[in-house]
Amino acid sequence: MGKRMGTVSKALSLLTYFNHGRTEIGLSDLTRLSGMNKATVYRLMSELQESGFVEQAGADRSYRLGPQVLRLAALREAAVPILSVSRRVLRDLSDETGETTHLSLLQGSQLNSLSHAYSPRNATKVMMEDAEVLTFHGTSSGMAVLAYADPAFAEEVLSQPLEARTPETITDPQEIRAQLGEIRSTGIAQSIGGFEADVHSHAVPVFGPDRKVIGALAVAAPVSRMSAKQKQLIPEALRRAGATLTHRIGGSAPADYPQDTTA
Amino acid sequence: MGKRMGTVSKALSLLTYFNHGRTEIGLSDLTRLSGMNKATVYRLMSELQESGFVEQAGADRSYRLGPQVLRLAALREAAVPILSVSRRVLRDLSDETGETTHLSLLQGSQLNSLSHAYSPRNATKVMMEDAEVLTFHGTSSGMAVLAYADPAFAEEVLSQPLEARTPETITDPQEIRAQLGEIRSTGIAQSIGGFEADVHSHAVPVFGPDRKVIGALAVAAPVSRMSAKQKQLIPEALRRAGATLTHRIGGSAPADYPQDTTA
DNA sequence: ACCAATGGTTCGAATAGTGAACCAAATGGC
DNA sequence: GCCATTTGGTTCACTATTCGAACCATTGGT
Repeated sequence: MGKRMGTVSKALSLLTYFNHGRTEIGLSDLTRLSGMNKATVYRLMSELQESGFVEQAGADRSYRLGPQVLRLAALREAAVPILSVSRRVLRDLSDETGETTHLSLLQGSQLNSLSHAYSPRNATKVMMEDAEVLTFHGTSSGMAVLAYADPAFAEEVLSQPLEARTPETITDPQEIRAQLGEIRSTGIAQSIGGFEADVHSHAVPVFGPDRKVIGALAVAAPVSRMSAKQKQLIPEALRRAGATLTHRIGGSAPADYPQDTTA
Repeated sequence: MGKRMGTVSKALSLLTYFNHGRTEIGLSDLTRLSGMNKATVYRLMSELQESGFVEQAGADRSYRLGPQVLRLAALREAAVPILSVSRRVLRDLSDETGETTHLSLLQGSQLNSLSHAYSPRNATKVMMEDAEVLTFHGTSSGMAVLAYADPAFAEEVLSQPLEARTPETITDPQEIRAQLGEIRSTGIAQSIGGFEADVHSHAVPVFGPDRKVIGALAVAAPVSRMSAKQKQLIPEALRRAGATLTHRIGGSAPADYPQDTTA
């Protein structure tokens, strides 16, 4: 927090010290965490409290987030449905990579492709349909979601018969479990010809506000166009786009997700 | 906003101008709405934008709520899971009554509808929006809250001009005071066509850990469907649901609240 | 070409924020 | 029972920050 900031930014920065492990913070703790003067912190918190952004818990007088944030969140949701947000991210990602991109969301126990974007750069491209059901095994999006989903859910999916859409589809549960571990360590999934022949796709998970995976963002390219250069560019751009989308919809990645080191 | 307020309160008060009818507001509009100087509004909004509380939409540069509010709402839920707890209660209550149910919470001096559930049983149903502002007079939820709120607060509400949303809305303060007394003796409020025509709604107060009213739980049905049987079933189910919700969030009703005798 | 909007910027005057020091009330050793 | 430390909360002289009238630069309508 080395920068010069106005009073409002200072006040709001106090809210950043709340997280899943620290839902209540006392005045003295906040003073230490923020490095500001105690009187300043007190006054700022008093104002935040008047506006309902924080409230004081009963026992000690430590602060926690107030009910007002719920109202704002409901309005944000009404103003910015995830899909419209994702469209811009998808278009930018398509422009950057020159390939087809799509977003899929976990709805119930089914993964649906819900939005996509094409790049005008290349005449040949991977075609997509919205509301297409994706299998978990054999698609990069499905694997990305599975890698970060509730382990019980993943096991349930793997316990069912796994259909091979193409000769390349991997259907051995043991091999898939191994791949999921690998995805968890890199934060990105890929599949070569697992769903459609000749398609090389990459995918990253998208997380919601509760840090749970809600879907996946993917880039699908013809294998013939996957040059060495593309093999580097696409994962990079995809990672960035995934982080952007997760952030724009108010989500945050779980602590164990491989974070972007260059902020 | 005639009161003296610090910079932070001013900035946050700008956020109150967002609602369902106005999810995006331009600089000039905000200046007019708030009555502040344009330069002031601009600077405050710039700071809110830096913190991610608002963002500027693409086309014109009008502002809308930013993704940061979703993160805070998720944390608030982690600390005080009212919404997630209420969702289950609402769903059960909708299933039991066959009607639309909703929860509203008192935020500052404003009552906001924050969560709702529909019943699949009937094709016609009362529709709801989250984050809608409810009037105290003319809604069963508002009356339920007012009946158990600080008397000084109730009087302040009644001293202000009471708008009639429908021809059925009761706007006479004296008559409202009489109704509040009645609500206190029965523990349940009802309104027929006071907010939306042809809607018969019942509401019970919800209490926090300090025994103060924090909001209301309501059932809204089309008047045409309010048979004698429903007129008995709904209040019963609502009372039970209200007690359950108050209990689940760690609250307790004040001593003078008409308690469920059959525990 | 004009006018009336819009978003954005400037700068001296005035207000609002700052922080060291200070309370009173809980805690916690011992 | 006592001293020491910690807590949340408050004061007040100093000054940095915010305020607001007036200003620009664009845009869109006629």
